[in-house]
Amino acid sequence: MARTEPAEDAPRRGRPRSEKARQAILEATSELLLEHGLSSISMDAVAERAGASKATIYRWWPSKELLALDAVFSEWETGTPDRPDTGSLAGDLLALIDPWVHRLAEKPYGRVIAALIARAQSDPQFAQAYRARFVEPRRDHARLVFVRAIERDEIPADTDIEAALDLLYGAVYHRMLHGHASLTDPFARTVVAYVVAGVSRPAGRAE
Amino acid sequence: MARTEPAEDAPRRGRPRSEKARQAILEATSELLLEHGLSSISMDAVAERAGASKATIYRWWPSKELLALDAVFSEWETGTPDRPDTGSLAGDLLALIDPWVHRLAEKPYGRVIAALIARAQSDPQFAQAYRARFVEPRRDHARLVFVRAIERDEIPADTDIEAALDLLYGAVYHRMLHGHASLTDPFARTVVAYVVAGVSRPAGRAE
Amino acid sequence: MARTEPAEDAPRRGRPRSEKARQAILEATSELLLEHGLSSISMDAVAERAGASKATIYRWWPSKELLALDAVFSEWETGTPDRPDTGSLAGDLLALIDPWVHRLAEKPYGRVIAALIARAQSDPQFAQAYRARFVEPRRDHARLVFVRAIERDEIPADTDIEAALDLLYGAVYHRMLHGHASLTDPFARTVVAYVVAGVSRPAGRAE
Amino acid sequence: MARTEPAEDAPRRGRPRSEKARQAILEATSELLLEHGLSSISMDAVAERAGASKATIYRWWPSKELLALDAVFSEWETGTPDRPDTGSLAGDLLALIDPWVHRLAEKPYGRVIAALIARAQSDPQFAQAYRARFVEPRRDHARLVFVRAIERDEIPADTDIEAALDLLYGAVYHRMLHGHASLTDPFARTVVAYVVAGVSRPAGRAE
DNA sequence: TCCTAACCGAGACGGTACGTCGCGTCTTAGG
DNA sequence: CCTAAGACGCGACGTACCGTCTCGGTTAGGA
Repeated sequence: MARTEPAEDAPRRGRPRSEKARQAILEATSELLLEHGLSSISMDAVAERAGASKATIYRWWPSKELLALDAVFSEWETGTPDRPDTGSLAGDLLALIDPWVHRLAEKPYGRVIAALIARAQSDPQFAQAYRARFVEPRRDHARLVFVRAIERDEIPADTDIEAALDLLYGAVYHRMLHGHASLTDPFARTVVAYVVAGVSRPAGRAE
Repeated sequence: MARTEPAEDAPRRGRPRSEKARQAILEATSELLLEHGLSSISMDAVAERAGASKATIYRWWPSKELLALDAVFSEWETGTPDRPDTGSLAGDLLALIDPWVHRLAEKPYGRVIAALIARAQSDPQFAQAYRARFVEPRRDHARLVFVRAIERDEIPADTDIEAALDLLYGAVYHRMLHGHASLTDPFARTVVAYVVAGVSRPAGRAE
Repeated sequence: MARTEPAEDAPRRGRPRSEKARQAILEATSELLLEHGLSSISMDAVAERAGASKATIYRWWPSKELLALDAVFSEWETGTPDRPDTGSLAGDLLALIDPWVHRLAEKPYGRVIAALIARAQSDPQFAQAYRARFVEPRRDHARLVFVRAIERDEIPADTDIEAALDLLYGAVYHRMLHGHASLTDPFARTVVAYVVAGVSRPAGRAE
Repeated sequence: MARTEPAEDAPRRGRPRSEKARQAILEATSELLLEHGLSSISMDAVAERAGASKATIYRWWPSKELLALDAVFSEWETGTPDRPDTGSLAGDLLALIDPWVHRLAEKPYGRVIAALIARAQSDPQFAQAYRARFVEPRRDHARLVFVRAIERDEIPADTDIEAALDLLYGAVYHRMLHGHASLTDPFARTVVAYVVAGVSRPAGRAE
């Protein structure tokens, strides 16, 4: 992803890429990332910890941030459960939010994510890569949940799903990033409850 | 602010701090910040633009981030209007959100704020300073709005105000930081409408 | 010396110069100088140790080197004995060299003197001040010794006294500064013996 | 020289040291040294003039003084002639001293040497490096000259050669560093004459 | 079985910025 | 007019990373 792949039917001569080095680099990056945060680690440190050379890292990842993106993503993906259909909007949303909340309680992903977000502000290309990995998949899942709720007439057909998604994830991100209050299960339930109520009978709408 | 002030009745010996230098540094920082973003500017550049020495900067601000905090704060404060009482929760909330949305449309505060948030993840002391300046004041205002709504029986007395605040501001921050959709006036109105509806008749509550 | 003195009959208005501060500065400089060497000490350190302000130091001494010159000189002068007339050239010269050799064995004047000499290379004005205090007085004394030796016909009347002085002091300075061999009493005696023999019956001269 | 060389049969991994950079740094240092003196030049200036980075300089030379040592040494070595055997002690000594005197008349080596000597006073390791390059080789040559003079019975076998060397070089260094008189050819001849006479028939010795 | 291309590690390179230190000057209040 | 205190602009320090570049050496497919 970080580098354009060659045509699949290309001759592929020469020594192939070392999978061992790739793994070592991603793991070293993940470890250092969770230990110290993105801004505190250096490519030199990653190279040393991975037993790789800096040239090898730069051959495959153009920047520290894109490396971090890959590293956190591969770490994150191992262990994200399915999202079952619980039959109600509130239930489905909670099933999406809950693992997220628990994951963040275990390890300090927050500071890595914040750093990625910061980088995304000034680098549209990176922003797109970030969203494609960390934002859109989740929104796609949740969007489906709202669509199902519309289909079963639980919420109005003209619901502004995008805004609803922003309320839902926005609240979670807000607590995660600003740390003014803790990200707990009860909080998640309240957020879901308010969002469901909000889209069910929006203000200014006849009952 | 970044440095503990001496006791007010202290003798005040030695050459006093230069107010001129302080202003010049804050202004130079603001300008550079909005032009290039926090991570792209250097203390050397700030010093040069301000006509000050790096030593003077470091004498009063321990890090680039705390300097940026002060700079953006003083820039932001000059020109934030009052928040009138409109008589309805929705009106009051919009009056809070609107200037915020318009401000962000003018200048790229987003990437500076994102960088500050990133720093806050790994530095609890900085996080506290950040919240004290950029988070708490706004929440205090909004909290008052909800309290007034309770007092006039517009929303239930047991409303979880903190969660409601997170829904409101979280949605705005979410769009600002992730950039998956634009931060527009209609969006702000929808967010306010959903939040008001959400807290008015929460799900699972008898009507 | 470091500053032009006012005319003796000038009105001398205002607070007079603090003799206490002057002493404290010179003593602090001497101590730091012998502890750390010229290049390792700072005006700030001298000011702090002396309990004086930097402004006061700069008011009376234009540079660190001239301050050091004054400080070492005043330290050195307290305790330089007389040079008696022993009746022979060798005896007189030894009487000049001996205290010098013993003085250098006690305290590390060498590194201060070396630093002063280094400064003198690039600053003619300083070089003159240095020579006036540390070189000429000693040469004057020794020159007198040679003149007496000529008067009593111990050495030829056409002796190149200046060159002889350079042989004598040069040898001592050489060992002091280069440290390739130690500066001992026997060495001093051998130097004096060779110099006396050298000027007594120079090569190429009929016997 | 400033850094311990690896074993000759070591695998020599990684990019080899750039000989071009090494030369450029030494030449830039030499030029700046002779133009401005050691204390007036900065590592930044050397790096800029050499087109090298400061890191590269510090990788190979631990201090400005050791760099100057290497630079002046390599500059000096290019162009130091042989020392022929003239058949007499006086002739041999003059052949040693003369090029030295003429060299110092051309370029301001004096102030660089003085600065190196100053540094040597407080840094035994540097002192040793300095002596190994600038003192011992010359003394070795001159020592040989005295030994030859003893072998041909020109001077006594019990001559204190070390002291004689100190008289000879000490006188030259003295004039060079203190500048109280100029370092001329006649002076060099007189010094040699006095030294030869001094060691030929030392005082207190039966004839 | 070689050749050659693409990989790998180690580590030196030219740069930029860091945060600190010392310089010599200045601006206060106070003797 | 002097003094202590201490902030100021400036320049250099030595270090840390950046991203790039040689090296010698390794690992494959194609000739």
